[in-house]
Amino acid sequence: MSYTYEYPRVALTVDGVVFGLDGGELKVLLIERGIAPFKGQWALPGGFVHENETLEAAVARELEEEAGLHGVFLEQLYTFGAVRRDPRERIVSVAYYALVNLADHTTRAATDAADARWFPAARPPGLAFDHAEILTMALQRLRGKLRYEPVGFELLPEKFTLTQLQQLYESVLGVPLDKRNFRKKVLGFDLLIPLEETFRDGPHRPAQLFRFDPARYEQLKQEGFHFEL
Amino acid sequence: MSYTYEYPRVALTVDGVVFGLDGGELKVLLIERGIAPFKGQWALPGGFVHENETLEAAVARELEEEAGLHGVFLEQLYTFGAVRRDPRERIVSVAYYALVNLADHTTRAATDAADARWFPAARPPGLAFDHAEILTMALQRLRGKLRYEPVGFELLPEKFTLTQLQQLYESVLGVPLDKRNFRKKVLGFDLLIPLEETFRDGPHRPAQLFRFDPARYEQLKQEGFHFEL
DNA sequence: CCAAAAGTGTTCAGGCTACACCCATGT
DNA sequence: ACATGGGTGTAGCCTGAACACTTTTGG
Repeated sequence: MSYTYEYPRVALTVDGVVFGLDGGELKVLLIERGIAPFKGQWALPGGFVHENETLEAAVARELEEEAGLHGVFLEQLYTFGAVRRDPRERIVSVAYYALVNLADHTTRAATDAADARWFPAARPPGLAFDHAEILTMALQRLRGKLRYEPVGFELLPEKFTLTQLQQLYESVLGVPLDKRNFRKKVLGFDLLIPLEETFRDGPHRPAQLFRFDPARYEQLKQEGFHFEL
Repeated sequence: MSYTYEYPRVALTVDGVVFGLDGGELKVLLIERGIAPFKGQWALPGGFVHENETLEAAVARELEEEAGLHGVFLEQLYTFGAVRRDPRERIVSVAYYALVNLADHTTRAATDAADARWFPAARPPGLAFDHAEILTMALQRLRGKLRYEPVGFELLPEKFTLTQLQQLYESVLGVPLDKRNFRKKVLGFDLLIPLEETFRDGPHRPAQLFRFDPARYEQLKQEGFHFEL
């Protein structure tokens, strides 16, 4: 590393791909741009990184400011550095993806600036900049994560039924799963705690509610346990 | 994204974690720093991103300048943005990892600046900045990639034996593998082309040489094939 | 002929897949 | 009583793990 004290500086932004689950469909949160370029188009929430904040803090702040979201699961996705990705000048952007429980957050899109809305993640409107590419990568990553790590619970309310969990997997992965096999496997991990309560929904048998046990997961990870599907 | 035309800019660097395989041991390429801070300590090769180059181009350039490497396998690892990771000022760094075939490249470390050497990846010397953390993450990533994608060939010469391939997996993953099972599985993928040649090494039966078939891999990927181990 | 690494098959256990019916409830 | 989703077990198959000897060569 040949550091000197004069060097080029670039503008650095963060962007957040926020996923939520709405009635079994995976959604993504988009913001309507109020200014040029791409004025009036939809874009991922995001903005410039301040001098004294970490990248993750910057995304968290932007999500709070632009959509009233806080305390969500955040993970770095990829850094996009194509030279002309912003028409004005060179801007490098570090993208994160976030998982939120829509039941708790659905009401609070749009506090800042223009409009904010949830769109089907699989068929978004035309997006500003290279945000379509970012979204595509985030979707791929989410699918991968879901298979190999128990992050799906971040998209569900704290108490959920096995059917909800199965529908989550089916809609994100895009494949139907066998009910009996799914339940056998998931319960076999011993990561779900059955609650006393049940969930009443309609004219049928009420469903058992569960919650995820993160402490147990940490313990299993130590022991070399490998979550899959 | 509330872009304005005045915003903070940060210094942006790239760092490269270059892995090579030397006699069955995984090595990493380090550069001795010629200037403060951390003068005399070992660090990952890297440097500032120029205004008109992509991130990947920047790493490729630095690897060429500092170690004479070119045409290596490169993949983005993670972006490190802790506020005080550089003692002088805020510097964000996009880390990449690279896989090189040491047989072809071993002779040419150190063309630029100070010294450049290969160290055992599992027990490196003390490293400058947060480079130890970057190296650790790169190692984890390499292990993951190796299991789920056929990238190991990047570390081997174009023609290699199954024993070489197995040793690569054993030393990177850190576990012994059964010879018969390994061969059965690897050959079952139909991704290796047996060559006419054999490899003579010592007073024993010569080994069949193979080469990896990238086209075949692309084809299989289309068909929903899933490489593992 | 000896030493050294290359190469090769079978058995067994555990996990994955496929598949159909009864249960609890609300109307 | 009926409609609706919740909940459960088994049998066949396939994959992964364990395991030892013969082959080819150089010295």
